[in-house]
Amino acid sequence: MLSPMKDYFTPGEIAERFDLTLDTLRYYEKAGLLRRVDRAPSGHRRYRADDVELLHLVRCLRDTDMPISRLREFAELVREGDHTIPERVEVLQSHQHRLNAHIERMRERQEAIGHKIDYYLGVLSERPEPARRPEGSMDTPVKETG
Amino acid sequence: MLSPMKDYFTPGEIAERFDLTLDTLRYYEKAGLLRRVDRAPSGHRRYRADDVELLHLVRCLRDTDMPISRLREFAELVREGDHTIPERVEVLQSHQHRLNAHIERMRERQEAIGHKIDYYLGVLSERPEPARRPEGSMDTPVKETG
DNA sequence: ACTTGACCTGGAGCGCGCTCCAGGTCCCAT
DNA sequence: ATGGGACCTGGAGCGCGCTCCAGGTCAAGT
Repeated sequence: MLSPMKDYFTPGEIAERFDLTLDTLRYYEKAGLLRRVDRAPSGHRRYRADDVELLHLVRCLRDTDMPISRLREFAELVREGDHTIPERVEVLQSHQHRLNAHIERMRERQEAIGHKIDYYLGVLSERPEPARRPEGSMDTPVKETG
Repeated sequence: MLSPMKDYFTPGEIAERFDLTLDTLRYYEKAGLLRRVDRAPSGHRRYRADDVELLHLVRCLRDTDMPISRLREFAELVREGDHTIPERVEVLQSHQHRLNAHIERMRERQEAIGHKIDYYLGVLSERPEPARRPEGSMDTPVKETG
């Protein structure tokens, strides 16, 4: 029979796939972000498809700065079974709202920085290259009209 | 003569204005994000308008995760005088690009989380409230059709 | 004279999220 | 049998950005 899909992944494969180190992977497991992962007879970890799936979400939530502690809580809900789905939704929604607010703040800051840049560019265009090269000065190869 | 504008601010005022602690303010100074601030005869710090101005930018850049070390470099450029404005512009622009990329990634993650939420909601609507309230159960006041 | 409150100093400590390490096991290829 | 590579463990260490602390000074109020 043709394997329905590779159903076990090695730590190395997972690490590469999610761009995490083996250490981080083990750390996540210890921290309760993943269940106690299966083992090969050798003792090496074997990740299943649903570990991969959860890791996907974990990665996503970590990337958006959900703290480990909160992620662990979420992972516990997942382990408790489908009846916790409403709670999970609440967690995700609340995270999403925080994230929205965060993105909006970033956008505002970004704009403010843009204004500062514009201000500087204004200063430069008013007195373009003032007192530049005090003589045969340094060898600093300044770009023309940067 | 009418004071042109309050030209000194106490640590407390600054801390409140920027929502920073006195400790953080001092830390920033030690770290070179601010010049060595003026003192009252008592030894207490007295912040000038241009400290405030710089702090404004510092706050903005810290809020967008510019590391302290980079901020110190920027602050040094500011101290070196107007001839460093082109360099400052480069620093800000490069930060802005990183920030744009960051925002974009956040947006993507946000969307992914949204999809997960939708998936969960889908599951819920297929089997709506299975085995909910095993009888006269807990008093959890679950919102109807959340 | 005494208290209160704002601030000072240098230095230690903390929380987070990893990251590194020593020493070991297992398995496969030469 | 030997070597190499992937992985294991428990625990220590790290980098960042603060945060806290003890012990002190100063200025104003009562």
